[in-house]
Amino acid sequence: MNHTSVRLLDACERMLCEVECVDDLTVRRLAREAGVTPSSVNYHFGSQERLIVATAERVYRRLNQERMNLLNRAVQRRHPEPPLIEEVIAALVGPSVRWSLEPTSKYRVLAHFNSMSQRSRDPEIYRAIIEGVEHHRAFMVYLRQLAPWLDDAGIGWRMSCALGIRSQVTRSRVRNEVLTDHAIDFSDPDAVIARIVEVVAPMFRRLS
Amino acid sequence: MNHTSVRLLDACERMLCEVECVDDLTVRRLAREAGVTPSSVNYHFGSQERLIVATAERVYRRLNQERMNLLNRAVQRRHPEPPLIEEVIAALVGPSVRWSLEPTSKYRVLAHFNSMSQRSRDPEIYRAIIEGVEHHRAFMVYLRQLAPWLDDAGIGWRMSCALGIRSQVTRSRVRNEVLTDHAIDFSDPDAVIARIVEVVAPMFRRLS
DNA sequence: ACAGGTTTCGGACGCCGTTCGAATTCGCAC
DNA sequence: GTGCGAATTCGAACGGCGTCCGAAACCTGT
Repeated sequence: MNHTSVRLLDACERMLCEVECVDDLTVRRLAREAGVTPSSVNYHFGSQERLIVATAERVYRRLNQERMNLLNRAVQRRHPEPPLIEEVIAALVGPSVRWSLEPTSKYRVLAHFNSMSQRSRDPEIYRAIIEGVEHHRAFMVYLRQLAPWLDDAGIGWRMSCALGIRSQVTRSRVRNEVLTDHAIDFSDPDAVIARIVEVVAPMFRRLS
Repeated sequence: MNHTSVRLLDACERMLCEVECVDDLTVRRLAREAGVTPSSVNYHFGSQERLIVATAERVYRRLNQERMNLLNRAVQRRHPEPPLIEEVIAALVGPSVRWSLEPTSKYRVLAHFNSMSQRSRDPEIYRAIIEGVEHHRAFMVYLRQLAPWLDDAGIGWRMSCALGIRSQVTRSRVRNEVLTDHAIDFSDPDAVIARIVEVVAPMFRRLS
């Protein structure tokens, strides 16, 4: 990995956090921030878009690492019993919620990445990340244990639901505050995670 | 409302449905499609962005109308008893799901609008629509009836969850298919709506 | 018929992402 | 140490973008 490449990745990560709108990250500004020439972006990454994808990929790896750490801790805490469903769900959605509320975290990189992936001329660039669900398979193992009465589709579907609820929280905070009449403090990560667990955990309970 | 204004709105709605990426809708192409001059956009709407917002607003009104029709039908069907929770939820999330799967519907307008609202230099333009939740209040009335053991925050929060799950379906269809190993047919609106109802309805049941 | 406001037009501006040939730097065999 | 081919960096240029603005055209009421 070239010196200039990492300078670009670092500058891109930094700028994606500072910038309010992803269109404000222009290849000229970015190059100035990195102390290189605009055409370096195309030489090393092929396009500005691919540089942003590479930047997001790096951040995603850290987020998924944190999820896996939480999951493993939840498993070990109860071993050899199966883990608590509440802790598995918190491991799945917690890091995103927490990062999205920490001003110093790199979550804005992922937020910009997500919004870009939805309006790209070339969705192919994003497929590997968007459809990369390997790290979710680890969760499925334990969720299957905890809800053996559900088939694999049922488990996967409920994970999708949990992730959808998570996205609703990280994406549309103001909207949620209006809907709940400001009775829930969506700036308190622990409260939000508890709320998510409260509605998701019952999805995995057996129907009475 | 001027002749040129409606020509622009119509052309914008048409193009937003055809276009794969919102950046492909340029003010010059749009003007050509509408048979007017590029500067007309700025004269009548202030900016290209505001024209797109106005276009989406029109489509949103139709979608919300359909939601309200379904809700009212569900209410009348059981009157004077309270409506079925399943039908209320289906009225809330159904139209979006159905539109997102109908190739001829105008749902793509809303999809593009959503992705634009997340990466705008001037979020103020979108606030009125994004935070407009008046039409949701109608649902809260009946959900409160159906789950009097929940407080208002609890009702609003569960509605947010339902909308988040709905968004996950309409936004990341391929991702969901991978997660569920293609065991669920996400191109069948009735199946999807049933799946959503299956996980959302229990959120409103009393804890045993 | 004409005056005043509204609408339309076309050209210009500054910025964008990308391309490309020339210049520079690097790595390594001799 | 020198020379040379490959890798990297640079800067100018291109076409396209959204928007602005002054002039022209078009209405409308008197």
